[in-house]
Amino acid sequence: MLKNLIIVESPSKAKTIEKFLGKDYHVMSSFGHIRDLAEKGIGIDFENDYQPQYIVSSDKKKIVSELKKATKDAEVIWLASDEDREGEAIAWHLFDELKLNKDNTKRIVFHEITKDAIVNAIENPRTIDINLVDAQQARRVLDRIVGFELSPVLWRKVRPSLSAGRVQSVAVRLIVEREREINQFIPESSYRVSAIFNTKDVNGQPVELKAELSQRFSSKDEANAFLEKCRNANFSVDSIVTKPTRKSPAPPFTTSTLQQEAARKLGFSVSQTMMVAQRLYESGKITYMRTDSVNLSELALNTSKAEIISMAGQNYVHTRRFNTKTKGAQEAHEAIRPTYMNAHTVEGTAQEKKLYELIWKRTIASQMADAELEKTSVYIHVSGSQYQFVATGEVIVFDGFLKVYLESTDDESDAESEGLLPALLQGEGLAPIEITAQQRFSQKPPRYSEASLVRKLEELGIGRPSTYAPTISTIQNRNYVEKGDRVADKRDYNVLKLKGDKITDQIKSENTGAEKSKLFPTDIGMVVNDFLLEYFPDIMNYNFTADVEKEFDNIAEGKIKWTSSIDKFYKHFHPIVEDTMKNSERQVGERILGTDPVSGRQLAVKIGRFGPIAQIGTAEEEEKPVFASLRRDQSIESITLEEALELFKLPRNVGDYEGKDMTVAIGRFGPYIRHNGAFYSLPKTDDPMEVTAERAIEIIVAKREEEKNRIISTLGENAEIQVLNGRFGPYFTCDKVNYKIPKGTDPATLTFEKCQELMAAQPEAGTKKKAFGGKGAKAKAKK
DNA sequence: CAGTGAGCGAGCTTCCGCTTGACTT
Repeated sequence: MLKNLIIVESPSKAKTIEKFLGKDYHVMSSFGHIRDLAEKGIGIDFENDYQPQYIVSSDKKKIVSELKKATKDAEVIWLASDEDREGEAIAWHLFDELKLNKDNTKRIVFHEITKDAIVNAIENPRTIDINLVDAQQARRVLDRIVGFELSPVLWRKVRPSLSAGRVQSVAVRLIVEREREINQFIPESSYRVSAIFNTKDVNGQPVELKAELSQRFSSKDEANAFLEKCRNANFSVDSIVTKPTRKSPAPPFTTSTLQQEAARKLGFSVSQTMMVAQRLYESGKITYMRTDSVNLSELALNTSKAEIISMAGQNYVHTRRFNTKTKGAQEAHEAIRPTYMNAHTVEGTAQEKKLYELIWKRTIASQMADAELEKTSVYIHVSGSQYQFVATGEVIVFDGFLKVYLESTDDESDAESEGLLPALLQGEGLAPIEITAQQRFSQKPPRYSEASLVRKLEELGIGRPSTYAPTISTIQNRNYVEKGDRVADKRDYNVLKLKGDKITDQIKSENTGAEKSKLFPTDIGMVVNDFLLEYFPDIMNYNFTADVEKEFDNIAEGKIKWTSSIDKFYKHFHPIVEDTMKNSERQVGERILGTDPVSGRQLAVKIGRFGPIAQIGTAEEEEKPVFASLRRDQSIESITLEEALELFKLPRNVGDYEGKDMTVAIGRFGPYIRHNGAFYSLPKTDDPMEVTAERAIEIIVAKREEEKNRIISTLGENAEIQVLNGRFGPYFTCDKVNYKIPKGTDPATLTFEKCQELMAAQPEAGTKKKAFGGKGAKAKAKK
């Protein structure tokens, strides 16, 4: 008979704990939640005080029966799921589903996985906190109601298969509103004045001193007037101010900060970071990677300290205990840190190594001393002017934590590296080499990256460490948001330069506004957002989650019943859903751009059945409307009348060849030529508006030649099998199924019999879609 | 695999948070 059975959430954790405890303990894992609301239908009994209908999902049946068996054989069962709302609910679901007995079931919690912590937990068991469980039930039921009542409204009013929810809809809102801010942004320019002076360094060698004017000028005239003044002015050192400053290290990583830093420093996507971190966790190299806590265990503090002493010395040590300030944090785990602080690197893939080193540096740095700096500012007086130039220099007096790690920032402001300034004396005269007034423009707000969106969501208390990555996938899978790049725009700017006695006036050009891997809203994303915002402003409110969290806290403290809290919400929410279903219009996001100068009919853009379209004329008119699809890089929100009119110039007849028309158009996969029922892609270098008949024939001939080379041989009496050259090398096809050719086989020598042999050996490769992300995984779970 | 843009109106889609697999190209 088994003496003690401990159940935790994660199998890796189970493995670690089992090592700490003796033979009397067996540790199993529940793999997270073991049951959930029924997937079919809403899964809530509205007639019966919102009674949730819980079901063990098919992929959890096996683990539940294994756990049930184990609990029957155990003397004492210890429920050791995390100490937060979800963890408490997991414990309760286990208790309920496994039909455990109060007499021999104990609830324990620990925040760090050390022998002491676990032994201590076992010595201090408690019972399941049903109020906390109820807070989780309220959370779960609220999310189900919001998601499963709002989504069908979208199916009816916008497009089937769409979705809405407490978290995802607000995430989309952030992106849509940022895009509109960018569209409406009007850059303002000002003139920044900088000067280069001649002076001497400590050894008497001539050096340049760069300084910037404390004042920016809003107009060219003012800037010019100032330079005129400088022409005959004297420059002298007015004062020298030296100030000591300090820099402190950032706290250790949480899920959100790890995702941000891995994106900035390593270029990882949010989901990539989580996958790599998961592998590090499973191989025991780091602590748990889904956490909102910046707390480090005593063990981690001690081993970090020892590591810093041996690496840099006692004076680099500064033990720090950080406090989590994040809204709604539940702190069931430690911060993300290396399991063993003395391992500076690990074995593994390049990605694993890089991410581990990042985590190691961040953790170690968080326990190191402040960096001490000395900032020197030299103020330079300009005779006859109220303004002064300032030269700044910064010197590191003691590097402290900077020895290992410096946090990155998102803003790409031109941070000029400031070093040591030359030794100067107060009152010393300075000779200017040149003084430049350069026109600068205010910056558009940046689009969100995956990681900066996570940071914003965390700041608003929306979503949890385990859902940041999936949420970002969802809003992209629903096609509300697209990840993409934006090429730079050229912009002219003005430079006035005083050199010697002459002021020159130049126009220069710069690239601006380039963005990489940023989140853009789609037309459908904007239409859905505007619709939800109009009819369900409460749900879309940035404070909605924070407000319901307060409600959940009250439930957890036993101040209110969870069902009455849900009742209050539902009685308000449901009638709005009904009303919107009945009384709102279908949403197509139509925008009228003006009139078509040729026909004089109205030109509008809207979302059609297959995506965004432009339309000349209206359905009410006798003459049927004419349609054209928008290009992928265009949006309903920002397209102009001129751009829309361009779209109707395609398809364009470019002439005929072999007695048939050649037409150029743009399809889903880009521009193409259509000729005699066949399609020929247009290379990127060809402009579909410019292609001539000669060029089109060239492309057609080239494609046919390629086609010819594609077929290596045809086999079988009726040519059932074709051996072909494909993008990934040779292969053969039969009945529309493709088969691999084994390495080392010359495809030209394949016979019909040999192919049939190969076909029998290769099971029909299932043409399933990608399994990653929510959709594929779900489809599989259902089977 | 690209062209469409309308209605007989079947049956389907969907949430957020816990946790790991097993899929090929």
